[in-house]
Amino acid sequence: MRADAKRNRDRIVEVAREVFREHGYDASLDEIAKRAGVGAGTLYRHFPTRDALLDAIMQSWVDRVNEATEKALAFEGEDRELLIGWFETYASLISLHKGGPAKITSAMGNPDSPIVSKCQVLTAASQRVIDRLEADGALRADVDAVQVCQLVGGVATVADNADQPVSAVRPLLEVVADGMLR
Amino acid sequence: MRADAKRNRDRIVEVAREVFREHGYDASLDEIAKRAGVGAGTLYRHFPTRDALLDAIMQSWVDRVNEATEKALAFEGEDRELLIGWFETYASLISLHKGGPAKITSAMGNPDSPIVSKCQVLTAASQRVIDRLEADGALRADVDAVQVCQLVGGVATVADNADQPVSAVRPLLEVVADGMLR
DNA sequence: AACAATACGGAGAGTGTCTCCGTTTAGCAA
DNA sequence: TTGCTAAACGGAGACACTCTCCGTATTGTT
Repeated sequence: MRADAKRNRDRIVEVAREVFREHGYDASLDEIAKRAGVGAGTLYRHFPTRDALLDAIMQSWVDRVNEATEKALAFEGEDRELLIGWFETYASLISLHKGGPAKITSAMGNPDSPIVSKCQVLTAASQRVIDRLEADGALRADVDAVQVCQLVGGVATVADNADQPVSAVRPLLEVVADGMLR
Repeated sequence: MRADAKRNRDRIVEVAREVFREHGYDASLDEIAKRAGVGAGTLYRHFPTRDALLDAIMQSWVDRVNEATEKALAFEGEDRELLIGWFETYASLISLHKGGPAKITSAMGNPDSPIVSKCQVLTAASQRVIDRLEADGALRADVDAVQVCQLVGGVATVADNADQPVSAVRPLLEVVADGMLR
């Protein structure tokens, strides 16, 4: 990749992260191009779809997911606390911007989604938490990580839609946790 | 209201119901106007916002909700079955069109929403189901009808986003039910 | 039949998406 | 350095959608 191309690409991602957080996932792409000081053509050449741009933005986010997972696994205390804590963390992680939870959760089941690799990072993280609880014999029955992600994603979507912080839906997360625990 | 006005209004609602089901909640309003054989101005005079149009469409839907509620309350059998059955019914009812579950669920918490009266119909229905279970002493703790609606709405959103029927998310509804039951 | 009052409809302004293609630039080879 | 070519740029413009404004048409009343 030519040096100028890389420069522009990086700049677009940086600006897009900002604009998405500011105006939500529906922000104008031309606006992003303008703010990044490039033509619309340049933006669309690098990122043919809105999702491709989102995928690029989420690249750095992967590290944060893994970090949060380690922290959750290191938790010492009640299983219920661990699970609910992880749910809150998860919900926060997918609340990148307005519309983020819905976006990510809907991509979760769809193998054709352009952000599928990011979803896998999330399911893998949840799987590790579930495995730990399973080892403790704390879970009710076979629990599927993807489904748990979708469920918690659904709750996060509720909070996002209502312009509320994740903490506002803690009671819902508790219900989900109680439904999973023995 | 003048006769021609009523005629046009009715026709718009009828066409909109069809188009929303066909193309989802984001369907073009100009397209609806065209199909209804009226000018864009006429559509916007009757329904200043997309939500106002949705509200009109949902008018007849209220009857179906009440009908379904009676049926659920008349159910004789396990409490768990009753609850899960109601969840499935609920999820189906809000899956009016692509984007419906998210739309309705996000309106649920927001008192300024133009479809708030329709949401109240839904929460009232859920409240009746919850009251019945509470009377049986089947519920775990104080359960808020609005929160339950949001939670089930979140699950329905998952199915909707993944282009799946409500039946595909039954396991998630079971988790939610188990989280609520004693 | 005449006349308000009411409603109609579509042109057009504003905004966003996405493509096409003439122009510019980076990077390499002589 | 210079010259060359492949790669990349950028913005004009076609297309789509939303929503308003206002001249025109229809209704129903007197």
